[in-house]
Amino acid sequence: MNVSDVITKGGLPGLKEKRCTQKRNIVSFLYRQGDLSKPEMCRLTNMTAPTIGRMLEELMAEGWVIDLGCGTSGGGKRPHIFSLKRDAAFVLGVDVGREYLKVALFDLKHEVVGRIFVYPSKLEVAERDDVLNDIAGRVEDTLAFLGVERSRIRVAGVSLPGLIDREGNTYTYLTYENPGLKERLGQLLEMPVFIDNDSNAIAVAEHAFGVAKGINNVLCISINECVGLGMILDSRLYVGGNGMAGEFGHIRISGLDTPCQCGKVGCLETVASSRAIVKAAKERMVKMPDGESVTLEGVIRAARKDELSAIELLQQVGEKVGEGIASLLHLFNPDMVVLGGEIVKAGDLITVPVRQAMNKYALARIRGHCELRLSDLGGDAAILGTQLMAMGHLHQKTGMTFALYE
Amino acid sequence: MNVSDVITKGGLPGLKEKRCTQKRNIVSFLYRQGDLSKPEMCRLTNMTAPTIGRMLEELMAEGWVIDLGCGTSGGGKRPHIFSLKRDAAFVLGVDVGREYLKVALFDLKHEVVGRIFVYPSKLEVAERDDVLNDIAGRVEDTLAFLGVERSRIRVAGVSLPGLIDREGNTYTYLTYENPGLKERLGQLLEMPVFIDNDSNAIAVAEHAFGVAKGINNVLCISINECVGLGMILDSRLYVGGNGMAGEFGHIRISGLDTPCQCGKVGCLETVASSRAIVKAAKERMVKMPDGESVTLEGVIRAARKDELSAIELLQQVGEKVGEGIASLLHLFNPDMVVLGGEIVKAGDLITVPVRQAMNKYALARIRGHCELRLSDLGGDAAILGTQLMAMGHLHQKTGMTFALYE
DNA sequence: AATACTTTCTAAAATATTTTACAAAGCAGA
DNA sequence: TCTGCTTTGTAAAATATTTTAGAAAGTATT
Repeated sequence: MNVSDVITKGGLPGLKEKRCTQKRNIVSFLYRQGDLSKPEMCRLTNMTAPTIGRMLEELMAEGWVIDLGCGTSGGGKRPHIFSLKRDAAFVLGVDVGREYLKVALFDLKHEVVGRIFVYPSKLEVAERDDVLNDIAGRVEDTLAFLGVERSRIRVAGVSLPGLIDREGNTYTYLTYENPGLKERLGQLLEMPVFIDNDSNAIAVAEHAFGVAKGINNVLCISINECVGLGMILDSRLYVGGNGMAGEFGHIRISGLDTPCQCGKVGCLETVASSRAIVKAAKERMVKMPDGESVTLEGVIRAARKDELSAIELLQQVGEKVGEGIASLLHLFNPDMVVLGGEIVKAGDLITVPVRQAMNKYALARIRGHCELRLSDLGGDAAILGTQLMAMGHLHQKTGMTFALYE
Repeated sequence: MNVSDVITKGGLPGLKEKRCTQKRNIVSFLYRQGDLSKPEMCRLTNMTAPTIGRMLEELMAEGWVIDLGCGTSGGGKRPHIFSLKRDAAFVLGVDVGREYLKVALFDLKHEVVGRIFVYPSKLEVAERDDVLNDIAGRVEDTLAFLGVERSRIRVAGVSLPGLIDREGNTYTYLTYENPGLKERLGQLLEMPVFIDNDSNAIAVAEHAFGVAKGINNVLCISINECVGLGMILDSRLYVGGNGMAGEFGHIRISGLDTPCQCGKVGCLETVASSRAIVKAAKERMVKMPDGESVTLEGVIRAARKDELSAIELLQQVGEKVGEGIASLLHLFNPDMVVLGGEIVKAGDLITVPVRQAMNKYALARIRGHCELRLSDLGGDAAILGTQLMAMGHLHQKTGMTFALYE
């Protein structure tokens, strides 16, 4: 049995298949939970030590797992700690944003190989075919630079803004049919590709690596050019029947009547997106710190420098966002709400009014249970999430049990 | 090994425990999926026919399972169909409503033993201790009438309106601490008791037995004296971090400014509850069909008899509910929304305006994916759901794998 | 430092499960 | 009605896993 036997499902007769599944299971736990000792694996898999031992022997012989030596004792003999061999396989992550195109290679310990490569995005300024070719070229360059052969990359995860369904069909950007974006990119990149909404990738990343690590019910709101919402419910990513859940930016907020680009009226996005904030800042003539053109970042920097009109603008935005979050609290009763995106740089200046609105509009017993946190993943949450999303999809499709998020 | 060995977890050494778990698994599948053939069980459990065969032999000897004889052929030898012995165990269901107290006994095929017993409810008119004793007395009477010994009842599920957390602690009705309602009722009823919110019980019932049978993502809205929401997401009941998710009645709807009994302003419940509808009907002097006092049922009957003011009132309620549902659609992207409660009797007169508002306020791709249906379980959804909730909790606590909803 | 206790780990024996091989029972077309 | 094909079902052989028993390597206590 070689490495790819552990990856590819089916074709094997029952017993070998079963053994393979068990081994995938172990690999999966190591991928998701990090390094583990034999007894820990026994508890996780409901198998006994001799069985686990034999599996590990095989997995080590196949180059999947390495023995890290003794760990710390829990009152007795110190256990050997086993770990995935970080370079046994790689996952490619691509985050196609409106401003930047990010490309990164991840190892089996979720770590970035080298660094995250950031390129200008053509998403909003070029034809779809050009965007695709640009992505393929950038990936090509990145892999060439890193000197990693394509054959060692198992799968690619791509995150995109806009409406995307469960199957990865796109309805806002890069809309292709027959073959869809997934197949086209797969052909260009010469590997299996999975497409996901960026808000979902962000939620997954926050839950796995960010401030929401290990929290069961988390709502991740990102405020950039659009308002996004990704949801972890009962520790699993929730995407809705169609994959389009989390359209938080287009729920109706009371007291708003501005028409939204979506065609409806009074959407949260008409006050809480960077575009809307910039527009409002211009109307109120908020002074930018260095006299440069108005941007969300500029508004935040101005507010940090005690520019009252900027502080008040952020407060008003925060109050509306908080009112929206209050509705979310009643519906989802989450353990945590994570605020992400460019707005994070505002710190207190946004969280305080948000929290205040939550207190005003949500029931005590529900708001009291919920923590409000700022993301600490910088702008890289989405691309960090793509690796987990891609592994999850690969699992569903091939039975590889790396899956954490499906 | 006897019947209760299959129920009670722990205490047994590894192998026996494992065998027990496998058998529980089979029982669980039979409970959830109904009758199954050996090959079907093989596919479901990933075990081979000889193994399944031995388990079934044991389960039949223990009185859990019966052989129903040959089923229909799928192009070859006809398989034996196996079924749970319906009276191998019973589950007690209690629905403590504001108007009625319902008690029913369920067998392992989810069927009501005899009938559902309906008594007047003391929930809103008596001291909490009196309510408890009343419940215990009614259960006593019911069981005596049915002639079923307590020892054959495995567990009781109780549904209640109001805020209830994951552990079954109550915060609106029958609030007890140390011991809580669960323990007190358990002592009175002399069996394990689990407490759940009625909206959640309804959602579970709709998903298992009602119009939402087998649908993966369902929002069940009930409109009675309060507005309730129970959610099935990815085929599992979602209750939130604290158990209090689904407070749909208290999200804010635009254009409303009536103070709500919850202390906030503009809640959906201020227009869409039976109380609010009755109040509005009085204000508009909607004529009741037989000149009786104003009730929601009266309003609906009037509307059915072409009383224009009643039709318009229902339309306005429907529009507000539909606006709320539009927000739910954006957030949850469900496959189906089920409307339940007293309002069901209004039929078209409520679904048409609701659907219209959904069309007005929700994105096409999301609303188009979602079906709107009226509940067909009558008023019995909650009590039908209690049996599944109770079995689910019992599973979590004792390892009994009857669980469908946890 | 020695003893008692805990945890980890591994061979060999005991026990389960899967595979294999084949029989039985039904369908479908000639 | 007969033949070939499919599905179901069951012993016996082959293969896995679990248990048992005991060793090894720690910690905590005396």
